[in-house]
Amino acid sequence: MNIYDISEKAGVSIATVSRVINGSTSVSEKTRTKVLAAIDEYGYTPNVFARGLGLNTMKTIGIMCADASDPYLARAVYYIEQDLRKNNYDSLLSCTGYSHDVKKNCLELLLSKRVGAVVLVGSNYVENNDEKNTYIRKASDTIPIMIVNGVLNAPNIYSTVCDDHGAIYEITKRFIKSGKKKPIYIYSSNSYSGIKKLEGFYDAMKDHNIPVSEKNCHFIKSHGIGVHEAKNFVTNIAESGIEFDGVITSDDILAAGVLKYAKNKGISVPDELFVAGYNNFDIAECCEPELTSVDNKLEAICHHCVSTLMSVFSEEKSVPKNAVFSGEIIERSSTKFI
Amino acid sequence: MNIYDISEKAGVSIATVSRVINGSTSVSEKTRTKVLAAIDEYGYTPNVFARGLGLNTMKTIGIMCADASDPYLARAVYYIEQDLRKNNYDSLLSCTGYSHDVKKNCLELLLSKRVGAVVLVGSNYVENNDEKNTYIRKASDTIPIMIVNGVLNAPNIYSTVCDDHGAIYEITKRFIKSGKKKPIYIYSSNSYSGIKKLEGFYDAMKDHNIPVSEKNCHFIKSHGIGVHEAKNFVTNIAESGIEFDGVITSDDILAAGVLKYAKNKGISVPDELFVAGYNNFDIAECCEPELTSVDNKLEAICHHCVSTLMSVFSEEKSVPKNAVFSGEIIERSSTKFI
DNA sequence: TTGTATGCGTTATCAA
DNA sequence: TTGATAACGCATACAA
Repeated sequence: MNIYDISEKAGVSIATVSRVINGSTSVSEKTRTKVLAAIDEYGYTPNVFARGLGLNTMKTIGIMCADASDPYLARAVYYIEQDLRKNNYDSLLSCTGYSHDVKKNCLELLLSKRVGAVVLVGSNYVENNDEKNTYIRKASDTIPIMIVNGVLNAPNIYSTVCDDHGAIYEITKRFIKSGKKKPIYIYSSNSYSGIKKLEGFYDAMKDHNIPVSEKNCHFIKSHGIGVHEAKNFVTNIAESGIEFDGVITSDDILAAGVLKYAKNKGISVPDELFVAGYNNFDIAECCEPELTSVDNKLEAICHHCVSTLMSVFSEEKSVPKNAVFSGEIIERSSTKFI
Repeated sequence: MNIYDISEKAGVSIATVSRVINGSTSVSEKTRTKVLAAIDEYGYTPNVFARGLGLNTMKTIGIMCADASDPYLARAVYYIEQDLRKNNYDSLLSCTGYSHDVKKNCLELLLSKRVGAVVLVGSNYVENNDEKNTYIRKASDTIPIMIVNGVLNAPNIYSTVCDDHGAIYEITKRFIKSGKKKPIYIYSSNSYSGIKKLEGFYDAMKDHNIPVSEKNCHFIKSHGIGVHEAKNFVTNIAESGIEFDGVITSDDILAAGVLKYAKNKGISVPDELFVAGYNNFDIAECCEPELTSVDNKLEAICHHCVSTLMSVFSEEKSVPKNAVFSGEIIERSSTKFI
């Protein structure tokens, strides 16, 4: 079934059929019903390739994320896909992993598929070494690039982020104000957002005149790390002679590992040790004691990202290039803030 | 840049350019290099729409899942997308939710996008009321349908599942053998896999001459349920006077809720109460005590699903319609099996 | 080995 | 309000 068949069945030209399909107003009610009836009867669907060929777009958006099984990224992909489909766009998903070459490759692949835009989900896409971001900038010459939780300044690149710096700053401050003068920070990523969090910790410590060094900032490499690796990592820190009365982490799973460590050593949380995570996912509630964490407003961020993209498409005059949402500290029993 | 431009630059016909692009052998080495040089110089990429129009395919596979933020589904999507891309297929993702109408709608949308196949991820796509599966069967007239963790028998539908019945049967048996004569089962889904699990519990109980009734099988409605709802649910069961010395659940998050209940009531796990979950995700390790759970072999299932699809595409003679993987019980400290 | 010509199913322009 | 027809960019059957 193609447009010719329908035009024949309905006794009109293909131009008229096309008009009906695309909701043109210049079709008489009589012919419209005639055509619609034929379309309905023969179950005709326009060929998207032919349409794409003419219009040079198929209303498809590329979504790139490093790892769709990561809870944070998975949720983001979920929100974004749903919002896009509400706007009649389909989503071409690409799980790129964390290697720069693969990311670059995937973006080019998406470009070759003529997607209307690409959403980069996760702060890992923006590299500190700006030269490595060239491939993203280049892509933005062709189509808009939306970044969720990362910032890259360029004409056709739009960013929506959580104020990770502010959230970690605030949580660190509350640790200190509550009497925890020796907090340490554990993080697992040097991405844009990872750096912001680290700086938040750093600034809060500095503002309270507590010296910061490699003794209270600890980087644990690798993504998709498990609770037990995290537990061992903290155990090693403690056994290396570093003293701490609070642990702030860049991710709930790390904090869960800290709780395991505390339980194992008979350290009482929160009395002897404060623990806080980040992201506020299921895990935070499953822990014992339950975990204080930061709600990163992911849903709001994703909504904003998609609605911004739609604004870009509709060529509205002024579209915000960068948007920042504030994280919210959700206190549970792993801390007792004053 | 299109194929005409390149043919002109290279001083050959468009047919030759096409041949080079598609790796035809009947092109002299000399012309090939000439053409490749032109392609490279002008950064030409074939127009996928034009290609799709002629070939009636764009090497795109639809992936449908109810909720890409659900850990189980997210991991499945991740594995499948990666495997597909290794085979040079792109993935059109559709998060459908759990409503029948939306699912049907999404499948039709995917069909209208001329995807080469659709992968239905999650047992929730196969309904008990077989009439509701009609839309899936109908789609299979056009393209192969792959189901991950669900079974639907039809000519062009292929299923890959975990033996959920066997896994729950085995775990229930081990509860009983270990002296827990009053286990209860809590589940949250009546999907294909949900029913299989329930039957596994039922059969194990029956085989050990323990009567089964609504007193030891409890259904808690709704997806995306939290730990606290689960905890309250178990608390209600206990307070309604039902006695139990073991809880087997269809999902880790439910089991995490049971642990919260036990902790709250001062019930010792595993001494007084055995608890087991299902899926064996991060959460199982975060719990205190850590959770015995079932590894559902999701990665193997997804690999198999994609490789089966590739076999279907290559029109191999015999492709297995249904494949079953065995789950593996991972024992942790929430049980003490004998 | 290479080139010519045609079809794929739309949308859009222009004329009626 | 309608219809005829030209793009859109590629793959491929057929000819050379």
